[in-house]
Formats: sequence, structure tokens, C-alpha cells
Amino acid sequence: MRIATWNVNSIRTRVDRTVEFLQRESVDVLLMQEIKCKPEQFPRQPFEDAGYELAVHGLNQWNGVAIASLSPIEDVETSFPGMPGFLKGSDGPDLPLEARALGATIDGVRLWSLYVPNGRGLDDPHYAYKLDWYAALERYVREWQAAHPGEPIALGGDFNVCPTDADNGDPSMVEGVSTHLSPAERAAFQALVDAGMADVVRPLVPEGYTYWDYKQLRFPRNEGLRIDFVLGSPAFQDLVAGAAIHRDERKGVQPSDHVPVVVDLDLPVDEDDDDRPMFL
DNA sequence: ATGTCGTGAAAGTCACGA
Repeated sequence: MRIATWNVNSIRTRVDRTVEFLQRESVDVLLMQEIKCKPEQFPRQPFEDAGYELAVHGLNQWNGVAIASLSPIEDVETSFPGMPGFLKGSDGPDLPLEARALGATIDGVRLWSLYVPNGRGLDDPHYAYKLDWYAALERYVREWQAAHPGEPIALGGDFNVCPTDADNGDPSMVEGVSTHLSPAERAAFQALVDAGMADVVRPLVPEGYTYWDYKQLRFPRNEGLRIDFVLGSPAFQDLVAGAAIHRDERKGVQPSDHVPVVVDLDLPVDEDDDDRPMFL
């Protein structure tokens, strides 16, 4: 099974090149972020014509996540338990949830398409929201793994953090000033790793960015960021057979500012039932 | 010059988010 995660930056603008990529690369499951539309606005037909099922979660023109899959999509959740909300100018619990998480089980693998809050600025309320969001996500993955020992789960998406200095090639990003680089953000990301969710791409693709700003010739200069990841539990890690970052998707007509990150899984198959993964 | 994008609302440009 081939899984990809991709911040598409508006699916309505990029549906053709998105589906072309899926077909060209034989992607079985695509985790999308920043679809920037409501479900009724999502361009379903090109995906369905290509054989994909869809799960879509969008509330307005902001954020929005979706999953396209050749295999059936089961047990869909539009937020993870404990996920915090956000409302500009408001504080406290029980704020409205944004469309930043979509969970589903596909071929026995629990998958999440995640769009972590950007943070906007170190003094911005959105930054505290980002850290809260990470902390809640860590609690969720710990609880899920405790409740489902030995089952594979992965988090794919735009994590809006450069975990290491090498992940920041954009000179406008300054330590101590910019988000994505702060010790607190890096600790929040590392806490997911410490909860068992390893970056399964890094060992196979040690170099390369996944995002280049549209401004300032960032792509031609290769001044990008590595902020899109697939993090997997130990059972998921055991399935990983390959990975790739598709840098060329930043080229051409109307590219997203992010590129797809792909992970190949070797799913063991029960000989008595080809549709049932062995680990279930 | 935040110099590029994408969206929606009001509008034939602006505000917002990234």
C-alpha cells in the first residue's frame, strides 16, 4: 500500500494535478491538507472517476482536510479526542474546532490527515493554540496506542515545525523570532516521537524540503522548509518499505507550495482472506 | 516591496491567512 500526504493549498485549484499525481505514482491513499473548501464544494468527480473513495472535512475557506483511498474508508473521525479549538479574541476551553484533523481506518491501518496550526507569531494567541494542539495530539496517540496495542497508526500532514536546523533553508526564518523553530515547538514535535511516533521518511530520505514559499524565488533558490511528515507507531514502522519526497511537484503550472511525501507499506496478507490484514 | 498565492465579500479591490 502506498500512502501520501500533501498540503494541496486549495483542492479546487489543483484537483487535476493532484489526481494526475495519484495515478502516475500509483498512490493508494492520499492524506490532504488545506483543501480550503466545504465538503459540498470538494471536486469529487475526478477522484471518483479514478477509483478513489473520499472522506472530506471542511468548514469554510480555511484549513480543511480530506482523505482519498482506493480501499474502503472506515471509522472516520473529524477531530481527535481532546483536540482544542480556536476563536480569535477568545480564550478558554470549548472554543469552536477547526477542520484540521481527519482520521480513518484503511486496510487495518489507522491514519490521520493533520494540519497543525501555523502559530503565526511567538506572541500570537495562535502560537499557544499550536502548542496546546500538539500536547493534545500527544495525549491522543498515547491513549490510542494503549487501547490498541500492536496496531499500526500513522500521522501524516503539515506539522508546521522544522524539527532540526537542517530543516530550515529559508533565510527569512530566524531563530528566536520566527515560529516553526522555537524550542517549545520542537519539544512539542519531539514529544510525539517520544510517544512512539517516529518519522518514517527521514531514515530513507535524509535530505530535502517539503515546502517553499511562493515569495522571493524560494523554490528556484531551494530555500525551503521540511515541515511535512509521516509519523508512525512501532507497528506502522515495521510495515514501511520505502519513502519519497516528490520535489518535482513544486514545479510546473500552479503548484502547491508543498510537495507530496510518500510512504510505501508492505502489508502482510492473510492467506485465507486477502482483504484482511494479518495484524487484525 | 511580505516583491506570491488562495479565498470570500463586496466589487471591479480589499481583508485575511499562510
